[in-house]
Amino acid sequence: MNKIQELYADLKKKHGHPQGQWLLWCKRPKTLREKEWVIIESILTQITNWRNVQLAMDNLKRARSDSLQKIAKLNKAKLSQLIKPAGFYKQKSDYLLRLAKFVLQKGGVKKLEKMPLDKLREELLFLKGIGRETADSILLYALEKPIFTVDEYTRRLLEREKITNETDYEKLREIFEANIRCDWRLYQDFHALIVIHSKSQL
DNA sequence: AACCAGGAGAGAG
DNA sequence: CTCTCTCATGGT
Repeated sequence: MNKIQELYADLKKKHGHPQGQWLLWCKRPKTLREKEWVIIESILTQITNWRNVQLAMDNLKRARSDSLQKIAKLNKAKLSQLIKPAGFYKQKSDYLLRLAKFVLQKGGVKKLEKMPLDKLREELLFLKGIGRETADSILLYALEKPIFTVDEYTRRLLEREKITNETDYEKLREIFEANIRCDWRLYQDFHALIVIHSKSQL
C-alpha cells in the first residue's frame, strides 16, 4: 500500500461515510435533476461557506429555477438576486448563465456525459468562471467521471503528511490518479473525506 | 469587529 | 509561470 492509499484508509477509518453536503454530492445513483443541482452548486460554492450556498439554492428552488433549463432563461439581474446569499453574485450569475447555456447547447447533461472526457474538460475550462477545481468538481461529482478534484485542503494535507510539496494543480491531480484505483466512486469518497477532515482540524 | 469560506479572472512583472 | 488585486454575503 502506498502513501496515498494509506491516507485514504486513515481518513476512512476516522470519518466513515461523508455526511452533510456530501450526502448529495456523493450520492449514487443521482437523478438528472440532482446532477444539475451539483453543477449549480459547484459554481455557488466558490469561496463561500456551505450555509450560504444552501440559502441561494433555497431561493432557486422556491422560484422554481433550480434547473439549467430554467436558469438559462433568467436575466442576469433576476438570477443575481436569487443567488445573492452565496456572495460574488454579479460574477456567479454570469458564470452560471454561461454554464447553463453551454450544457443546453450540448444537448443536456446526458449528452455531456457521452462526450470524450478530455474534450469535455477542455471545453469546461474554456468557460468563464470555471477553473480547474470547479471543472473537476463537475466532472467528478455531477458527471461521475474518474477525475480527482484538487483543492487547497488537498494540497495542504499532502504537505502536512509530508507526501509532497508540489503546488501545480495538474501534478497534484496526477499524484492521486496514479496511486489509487481509477474509480469515480473512490475519488468522490476520498476527496470528500479530505475536506471533512481538514475542516475538523480547525 | 475582524476574519473567513471547495476560486477564478485580469493585469503586472 | 508566479504574485496581487478584486469580487460580496453571512456566521463567528
